[in-house]
Amino acid sequence: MTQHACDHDHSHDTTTINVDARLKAAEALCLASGERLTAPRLRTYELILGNNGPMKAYDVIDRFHPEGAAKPPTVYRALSFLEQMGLIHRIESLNAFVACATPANVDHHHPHTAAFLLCDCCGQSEEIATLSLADIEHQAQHLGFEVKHITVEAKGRCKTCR
Amino acid sequence: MTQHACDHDHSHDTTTINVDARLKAAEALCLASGERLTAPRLRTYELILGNNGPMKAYDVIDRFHPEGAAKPPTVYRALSFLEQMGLIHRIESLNAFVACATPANVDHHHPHTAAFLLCDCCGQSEEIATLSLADIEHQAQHLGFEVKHITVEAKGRCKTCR
DNA sequence: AGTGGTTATGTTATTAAATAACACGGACGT
DNA sequence: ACGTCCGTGTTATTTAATAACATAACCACT
Ligand SMILES: [Zn+2]
Ligand SMILES: [Zn+2]
Ligand SMILES: [Zn+2]
Ligand SMILES: [Zn+2]
Repeated sequence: MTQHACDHDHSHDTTTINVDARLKAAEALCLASGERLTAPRLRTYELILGNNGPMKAYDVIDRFHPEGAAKPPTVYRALSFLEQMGLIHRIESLNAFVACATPANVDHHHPHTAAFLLCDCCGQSEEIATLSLADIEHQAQHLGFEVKHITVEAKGRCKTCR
Repeated sequence: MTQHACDHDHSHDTTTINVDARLKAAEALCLASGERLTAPRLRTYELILGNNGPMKAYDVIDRFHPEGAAKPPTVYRALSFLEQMGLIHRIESLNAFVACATPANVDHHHPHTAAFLLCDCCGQSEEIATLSLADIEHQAQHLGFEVKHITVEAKGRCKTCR
């Protein structure tokens, strides 16, 4: 499941998430938005929340049912929904998904710009605030480009993997 | 080849590149770096330079030979090489490749941080300067994260597609 | 020239990632 | 109950990338 580019210890878990609280918050968010947090969406979100680090779509597919795997479209549709709700982020350079670090609430129900620090080594990701994307917005405006979504990805080595 | 999300005109070509000059510069760069710009690498770079906008790996594969397609590993290896040389950039969110906007020279032979404005509509990309990644570097440093490479991608609509 | 190490390529096969297309079913307003 | 919208189930296919191994070119040194 998780790929290791090296031999040393990788048993440094990410900050533990209160999964139940997140699921409840997501439910409230969807209710407030007039959207339905259906079974496959809930299950997909639950798996991503419980995963240690970014999760591949096919890992979600494999673990979806206790017995067998889910069909790809089921999961990809759920992933799209969750991303649109701002509950998860897609990590483009990894083809993977991770729960948004900011807990969902009624004020925050739109996909927001996110930046990530991605460790080559242990596979962990850290969502960080992106302060100065105003620069990009500014350059875009100058070019007449309407920005809809920005992805920022920094790859390297985390503290414990250096 | 190029996907269109809409019905209007897309015949606004990107800035024309002097392909021959770029190939010569690449050759000089490789020579200076002790690397070999072999036939498949040259051919791959030539195709990407000549393409109007970001190019998919399998489009390179299809057009590689006048008669038939190339084998995937041939092209993927060339793409990796060109990316390491800083001659092309990979656009993570598109699974595509584009020639670096900065012409190669001996001073500039390392993969550099790049940011792109990617039009949903016509598929064009614009490489822009990324001024304030210092913020990311700063946050990373605070977390003990060693940054090796940063990717920034802004998706939206270009001037002519709005 | 000959030799050995290194690097790049050719080739076959497989794996991984994502979507198309269409049928079915439940929710909901009228 | 009716039609409509939205979400799901299902099958099949497309797209993207790599594994593994054999062959060939390049280079440094003798
Ligand atoms: Zn977030
Ligand atoms: Zn790490
Ligand atoms: Zn560049
Ligand atoms: Zn456009």
